[in-house]
Amino acid sequence: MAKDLISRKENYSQWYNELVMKADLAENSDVRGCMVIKPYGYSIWEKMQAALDKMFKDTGHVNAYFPLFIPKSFFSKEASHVEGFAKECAVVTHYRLKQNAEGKIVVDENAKLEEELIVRPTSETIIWNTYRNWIHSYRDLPLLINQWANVVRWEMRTRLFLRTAEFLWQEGHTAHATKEEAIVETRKMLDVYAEFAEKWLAIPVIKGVKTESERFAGAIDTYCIEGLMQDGKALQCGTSHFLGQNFAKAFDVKFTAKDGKQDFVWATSWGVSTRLMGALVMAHSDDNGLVLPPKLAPIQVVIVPIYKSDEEFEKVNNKAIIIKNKLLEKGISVKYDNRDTHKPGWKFAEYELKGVPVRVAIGPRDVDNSTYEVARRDTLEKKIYTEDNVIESIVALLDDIQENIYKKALKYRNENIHIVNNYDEFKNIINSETGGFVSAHWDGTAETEAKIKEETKATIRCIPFESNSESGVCVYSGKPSKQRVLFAKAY
RNA sequence: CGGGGUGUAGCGCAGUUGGCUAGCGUACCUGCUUUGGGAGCAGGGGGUCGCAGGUUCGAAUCCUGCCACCCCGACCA
Repeated sequence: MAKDLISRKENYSQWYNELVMKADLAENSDVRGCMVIKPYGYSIWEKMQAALDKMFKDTGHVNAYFPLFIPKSFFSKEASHVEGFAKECAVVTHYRLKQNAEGKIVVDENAKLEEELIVRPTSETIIWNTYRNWIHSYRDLPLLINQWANVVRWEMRTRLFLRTAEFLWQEGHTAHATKEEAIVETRKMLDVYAEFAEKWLAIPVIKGVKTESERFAGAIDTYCIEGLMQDGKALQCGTSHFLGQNFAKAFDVKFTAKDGKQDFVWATSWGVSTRLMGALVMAHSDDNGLVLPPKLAPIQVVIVPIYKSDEEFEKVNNKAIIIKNKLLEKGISVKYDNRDTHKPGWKFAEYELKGVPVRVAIGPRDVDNSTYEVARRDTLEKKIYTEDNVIESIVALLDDIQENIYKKALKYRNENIHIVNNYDEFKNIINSETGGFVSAHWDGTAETEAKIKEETKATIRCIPFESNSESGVCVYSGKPSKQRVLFAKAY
């Protein structure tokens, strides 16, 4: 079998790479560090976009678009922000090419830009520079804007979806009259992300706050949702930042309040990226290929006809078209694969690899018996349904698959949060093959955090919102601690 | 940016002690037989052997330089 995958157990990261490519989600392009998102993969991203976009609109946000290029000077206005991104910025220095004496295309050195342009790694600076002109009064607030865009971060080592030089994302940027309102917004959008992760991606996530060293460059606080992949490594699935008045001060964005006093506005920003595609693959898929949650699957049901003769095809085809139309009427996305260039067995394997949640096979026997063979991708179970219940059964099955893969991921996640009370236990878990989260006491210092990272490669993924404060002693330093935090090796 | 490795058909590889027409699997095209879990047989197309120089009667093979990509580290969503 040509498309056989390596198993997860044998080599997890190779399994991931092969799967992304063989399932036609994306491939490496000839541009170093940049991927091509293929139609099947992009279709999943579009479904994610549609769901998120609706959630943003439902919470009062509107979309806009800001420039790809940012004047270099904008970056230097917020000190920690520039420090955070300086090392991975692509810079545009010239605006023209020319042919040299040998006829080769070269950069025209006479066309040097007076001020270099940075390809946005994130848009805070251009957006706050623009907001200065839009915000004058408390009546202009809150300003709740989202942008769907590409960004560039010049990465040394890249992996499809997880880390590429260019990626797609959305970034929300909001302005508020009060600190409290901005913090509420930051939390609200984190909740939107968590709901999206759990209801759509079917990935359970832990909400929490980042430590100072893991915080977004320029933020007062960074909130995050953390998911656990099947190899026991954590993946940040979304972040939401409370920016305080940092950017308002850097870009002089002031408003006049009801009482006539001037003040800087309070800001948030929040984003999720095509990295979620990687999360989706790594959270659910198996050694046979992708397992997609029905809510995000480009094709929810595939119908495969089985026949020998033209007469058999005729009968099978009629039956297939009828059920296809009935499923379409229920709002289900259906593909009827009646190509005669591939055999049924080939199609079965292909759609399993591509994670199509439900497969309906119709052959001569089904025509004779008024039945359908229905297979579900998550468990690979096959069942025979009859004419009178097949449609309702498939509708219910899609919901069941969505629910089932979430529950499976939740069970796995919960079984892999390990509460530890000393450093030996800590290292045992972190270094074990199964990995997972370690819930441990930490003394709150960046020094301890750095030492642990150096010695174990584990980082503090977040300080969970929901962990009850409980005093103890730091697993590393033995100093007093007020709360357990979550450690893990991470992507 | 440090350490290691690899460049030969779309993809995966063999050939590399200098030798004649560059090969295998897969994918692709044609035909026939097939079709309830990645079909079989027969025929066919596809290569400036990473690039540039050099040695030689003769270079994928030896020498020199360059380039690209991959893996392992440091940085990161």
